[in-house]
Amino acid sequence: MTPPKKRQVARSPEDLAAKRDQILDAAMACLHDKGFARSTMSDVAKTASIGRGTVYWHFPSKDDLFLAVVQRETDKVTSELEPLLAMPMPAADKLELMISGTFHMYADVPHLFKAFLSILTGAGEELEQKLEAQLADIYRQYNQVIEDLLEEGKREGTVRPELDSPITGASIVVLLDALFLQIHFGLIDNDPPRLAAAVGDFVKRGCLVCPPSSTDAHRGTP
Amino acid sequence: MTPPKKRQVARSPEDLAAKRDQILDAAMACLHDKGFARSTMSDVAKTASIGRGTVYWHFPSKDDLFLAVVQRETDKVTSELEPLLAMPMPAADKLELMISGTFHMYADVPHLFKAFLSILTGAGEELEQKLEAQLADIYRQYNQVIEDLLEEGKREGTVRPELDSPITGASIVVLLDALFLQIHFGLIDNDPPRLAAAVGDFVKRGCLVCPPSSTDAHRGTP
Amino acid sequence: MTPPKKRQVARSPEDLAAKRDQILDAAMACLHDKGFARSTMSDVAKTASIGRGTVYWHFPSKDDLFLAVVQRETDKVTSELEPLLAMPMPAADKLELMISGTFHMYADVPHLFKAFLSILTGAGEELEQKLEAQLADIYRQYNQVIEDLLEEGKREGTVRPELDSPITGASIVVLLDALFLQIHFGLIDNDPPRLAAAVGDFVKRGCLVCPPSSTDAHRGTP
Amino acid sequence: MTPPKKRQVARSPEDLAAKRDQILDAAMACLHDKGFARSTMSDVAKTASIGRGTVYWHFPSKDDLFLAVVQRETDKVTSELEPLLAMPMPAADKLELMISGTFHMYADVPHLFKAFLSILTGAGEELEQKLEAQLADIYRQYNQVIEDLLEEGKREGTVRPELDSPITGASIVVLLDALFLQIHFGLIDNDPPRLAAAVGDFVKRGCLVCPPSSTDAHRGTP
DNA sequence: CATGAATGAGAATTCATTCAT
DNA sequence: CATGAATGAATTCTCATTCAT
Repeated sequence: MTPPKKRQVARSPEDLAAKRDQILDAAMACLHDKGFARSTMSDVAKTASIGRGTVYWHFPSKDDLFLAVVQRETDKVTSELEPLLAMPMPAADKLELMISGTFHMYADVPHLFKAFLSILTGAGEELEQKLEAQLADIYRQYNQVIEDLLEEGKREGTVRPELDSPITGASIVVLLDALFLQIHFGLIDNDPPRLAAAVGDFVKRGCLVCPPSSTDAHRGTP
Repeated sequence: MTPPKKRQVARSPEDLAAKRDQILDAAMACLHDKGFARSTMSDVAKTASIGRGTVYWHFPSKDDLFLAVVQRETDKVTSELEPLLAMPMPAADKLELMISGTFHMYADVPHLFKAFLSILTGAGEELEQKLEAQLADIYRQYNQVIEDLLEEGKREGTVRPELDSPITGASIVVLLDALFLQIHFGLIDNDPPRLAAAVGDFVKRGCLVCPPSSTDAHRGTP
Repeated sequence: MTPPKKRQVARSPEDLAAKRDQILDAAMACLHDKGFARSTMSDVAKTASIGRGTVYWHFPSKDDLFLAVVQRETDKVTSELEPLLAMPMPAADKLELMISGTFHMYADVPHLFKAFLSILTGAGEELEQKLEAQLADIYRQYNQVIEDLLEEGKREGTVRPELDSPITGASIVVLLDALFLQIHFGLIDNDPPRLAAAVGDFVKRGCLVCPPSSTDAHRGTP
Repeated sequence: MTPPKKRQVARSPEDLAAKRDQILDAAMACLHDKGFARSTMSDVAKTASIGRGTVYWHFPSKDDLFLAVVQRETDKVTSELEPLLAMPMPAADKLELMISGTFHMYADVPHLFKAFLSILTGAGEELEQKLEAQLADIYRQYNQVIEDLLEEGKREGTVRPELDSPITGASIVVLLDALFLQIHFGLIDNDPPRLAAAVGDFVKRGCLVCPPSSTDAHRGTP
């Protein structure tokens, strides 16, 4: 992804990748500190302790640099998700694990979400479209994972069969994603066990007391 | 040193307020089109069909202008909420109404959310702090409304008494708020009736089939 | 100097002149506070407690306004000088009186000088030329007064006949004028009696001890 | 987003200093042509034949640029003064030399004075304070030099012992400094020999004929 | 006559990007 | 490959001036 342009290949591919990562780290740090619009290429260079021009050797433009940040972070998260899903375990438990896991990862997730949003809302049209496509992909992936768990749960008999899986899946995903805003604003405490328990409970059982038979979901009362 | 061309002077307080609103409308449109960072004061002026300087006559700075946008939109939403809550009606119904209502308002809400986020992530430190305070206030208000409904429901016997009201309330609020992202990305259809039904069902009954007695919320099986 | 333009003559000529003076006062105050370049017409209007547009009714432009300030202040000073010169008194005494008088007026003179300089150095080419002409006129006048006193003194036998009257006159004038800078910078105390005595002594007798016969001024020894 | 056109890169410290000087030269030229307030950074860039942004690479702001101009010019003048004062020569002769020297330097001094004044009267509060401090320092230095010469002369017996050295010193300094205004206005000719002779004579012997014994300085006649 | 809203021509400054060294 | 000086388009904001009311 970083084609050389002029002279010799002074360094090994490892060095190259290392410097690339160093720049991406710096970019991520800037993103976190000031967001996309207010982060300058100089900031990134300074943070990475390299020259301004060097950044441009590794990434052709500011847009590309930050897109690469998104890509790298996305890949990280995705690769963390896979082993979990491969575990032999009832769907309901996996769902609970994901919810619980999310809140225990909450140091990173919000940064990511905020960083991505800052690109999304601060960048030019072209980058915005690319980033939207990326974010949409991530969401699609997550939605699918949750939706699959729900479907699996239906087959297991643990999930209500009349549930609208796509929308419920999407709801759970955004809920986990966006709750960080409330935490960030100090409106709810960042207390992972309590969050996991409360959100898990809510997701599994909803608000209402059980009795009203669950088959009247889409209509009024029977 | 500066020959002008047209002129449309606001003299009465009403005219003033109208021009102010005209500028705020333009700013909101720009916010929607390009976000905060990429919206220039020239854009706003052009959109409002007035001179660059005129914007500064009504608002002392870009920050103040967009903060005023947030304020106005916020006030709008708030004032729409109040009559609903005042209606004599069971809490569970009000909750359902709010969920349903949100999705029917979904033409505006996402714009608002996106617009606010674009300011939040694109602005300088000072504005960011002011805006965070504002957004936090709105969230606090909404959280309270939902939490109160849940508590009311508990007293009515329609809401599960063991529910963690603050976190569940916050969860419902962000769920309604952030679902727009998924819609925006085209991942779920903007079909208000279906959304209202599915999300309403999810919020009320959760995912799981009922049988497991509802008192084991935070633990495993009884 | 302020030709009416549109409707009726609502006010008496006195009122007109009074408002004109009020504006000039405000302009002088602004000049004193922030200098020409940093004084805005809004500042002047605000200081005069009138509307922005009103200033333009009395003065066609910023340049004209401040030129009028200069004119008025100049006239004031000039009219104070005349009676002094008309007094029946030896030239040497008049010179001494002027020096002494200058330092006792020192609350105003420096302001004036600074104000004029701020216009001179901050204004556009056209105004600069007009102002230079005005200032040159004032200096010419003062130079002439001093030069005349020196010549008169020569005739009286109190002033050294070999003195270069024009240059000496100019020297005395700038000395009195510019000494304020040193006072302003806190380098010498604003102590009128001491200043008058010391400068008077210096002007009258110079630095050197007397003996070297005064006719060898421009050459070596006689 | 910004296609460039030419390029002339300074790499070595000498090149850097040269470019810095080139910019300072341009700034000094602008100062001379139009004064501080009317000189724009674009003017400076154009005069120096470089890009607007380059000026900002070398100087962080307009204020800093012009402050650097003052600093450089000040240092120049100061360094010219020192060798003169180190010469083994009677104080009276040094004084005469300084007076004479000033008028022969008169091509530069007035520019300097005018340039500094234009900053002083056109700049914002912060720069004004810094510049005042600088100018005060220069004046303090010059005053001290002249005052020391006078004191030295008193010890030599060539200067009148009753002279008020600080005020007389300050008077001589401002006289030399400000006389340029009169020359600039065309009120006296810029004829260095005549100026040196006439001002030298005036400074040394004052206006009056000698006889009145020199000890009655601060009073009337004995 | 008075007012203040409206206007647009700059001015200072920032920053992504290029390129000579 | 790396660097940082150079560049100019773009942005925010100011202010003299005009003119509808």
